[in-house]
Amino acid sequence: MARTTGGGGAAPVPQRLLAAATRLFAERGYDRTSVQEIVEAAGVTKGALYHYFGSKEDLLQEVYARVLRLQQERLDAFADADAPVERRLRDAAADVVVTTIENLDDASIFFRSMHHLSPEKNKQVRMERRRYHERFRALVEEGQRTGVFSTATPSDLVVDYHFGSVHHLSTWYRPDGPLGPREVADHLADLLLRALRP
Amino acid sequence: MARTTGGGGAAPVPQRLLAAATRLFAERGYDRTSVQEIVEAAGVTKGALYHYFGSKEDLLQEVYARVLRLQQERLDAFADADAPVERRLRDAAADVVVTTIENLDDASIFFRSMHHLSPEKNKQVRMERRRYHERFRALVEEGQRTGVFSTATPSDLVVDYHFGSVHHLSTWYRPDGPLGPREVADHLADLLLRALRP
DNA sequence: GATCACATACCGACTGGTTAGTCTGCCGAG
DNA sequence: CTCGGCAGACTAACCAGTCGGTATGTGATC
Repeated sequence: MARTTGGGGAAPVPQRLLAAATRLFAERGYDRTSVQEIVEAAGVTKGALYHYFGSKEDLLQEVYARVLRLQQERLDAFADADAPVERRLRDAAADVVVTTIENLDDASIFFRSMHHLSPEKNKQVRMERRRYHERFRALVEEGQRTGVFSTATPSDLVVDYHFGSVHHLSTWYRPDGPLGPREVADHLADLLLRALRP
Repeated sequence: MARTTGGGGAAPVPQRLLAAATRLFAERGYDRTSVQEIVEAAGVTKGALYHYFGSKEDLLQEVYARVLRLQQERLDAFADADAPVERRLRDAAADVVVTTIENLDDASIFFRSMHHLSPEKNKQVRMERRRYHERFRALVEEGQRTGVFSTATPSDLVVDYHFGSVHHLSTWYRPDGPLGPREVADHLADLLLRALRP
C-alpha cells in the first residue's frame, strides 16, 4: 500500500487538487471557493495543498498555464499546416471552439477570474494571450494580403470578433443542448469565413 | 447646508451609492469590494447603505436591472422602426455595441459577476436576458424567412455569435485606443451583416 | 541487517485579519 | 414630538496561510 512517489494507483495528489480546484472555481468562482473546500473535494488536507502549491492563487495560475499551453500548441499546429490560408484559418477557428467546449470549466475560469490574479501574474497571462492573438491575426492578415479575405475590417477586430464568440461559449453552451461541439465549431468557423468573404 | 431630502445639490445618496458600487465592482470585482469601501467612496456610512438597500447583493442586482432596462428599451425602439430588416438589424447590432462601450463598467460587471447573484435573482436576470435575446433573434429570423439573410446558421447561434463580440468588448476595448465606439460598432455590425449575406 | 540521519508527504489545530450585516442613538424638519 | 435619514461601534462568521507533529521511505555506516 505504498502510494508514495510516482506509483500507479489513483491520480497523484497535485493533480487531484488541480482537478478539484478547476471544478470548484468554475462552479462557484474563485473567491467563493475556500481552500478547505478544495482539499476536501480532493480528499486531502491543507497540509498537502500547501506542500505542493505556494498559495491559492498559484492553483489558479496553474489552471491558466495549462489552458494556454494547450491552445497555443494547437493553434501553432493548424497555422503551420500546409494548406491554403482559408483552410488554415477555418481549421484553427473551429478547433479553438471544440477545445473550449471540451474544457468549458477551464474556459469559464479563464474568462471570469483573470482579474483575481495579482498584477504580476496577470501580466504574464496577458503576454501569453497576446502571443496567441498575434498568431491568429497573422493568419487573417495573410489572407487579406493575398486577396482571399476582405480588408473591410481591421485584422485585430476580426480576431476579437471571433474570440468574443469563443469567450461567450461558457455562458450559453450546454452539453445537453441540441448541438455538439463539432457542429457549433463548424457554424462559428463558417460565420467567420463568411464575414471575411471579399 | 441642508443636503437632506431630494433637494437639488449633489446627487442623492442612493444614486451616489449605486455609482460608487458600479465603479468599484467593475474595478475589483464584486467579492473583492467591501461594503466599507463602497460607503467610503460614496461619502456615507453603512447605516446609509442599509437604509436604502437590503444587502450588498441588492446593490449588484440594481446595477443589472438598470442595464437591462436601458438595453431592452433601445433594442425595442430599433426593432420596431419602420425600415427593412437589414437596416433594423444593423442599427440594433451597432447600437448595443455603442451603449456597451459607453457603459463599459456596467458591462464588465454584468458579464463577470452574474454568478455572484443568488439562484433566485440569477433566474430573474436570465429571464430578462432571454427576452432580449428573443427579440434580437426574431429580427434574424425575419430576415431569414424573407430571404435577405442566409439560413446556413441557426438564428440562435447567430445571436450568440454577435453577443459574444459585445460581451468581449469589456476585455479588449480601451477608450484611449485607435477606434471610437461608433467605429467599432460599425465594424462589428458590418461583420454580422456580411456573415449573414446569402 | 540493524541503526541512524535525513527527506518527502502529509495532517489538522490554530491565528490574525477581514467582512456583511445589526443595532442603538443622534439630528433636523415638519 | 416623531420620524425619515443617517452615523458608527459592534458581532458573529469565515478564511488563507502557518506550524509543530507524524508516518514512511532511502541511503549510508558498521
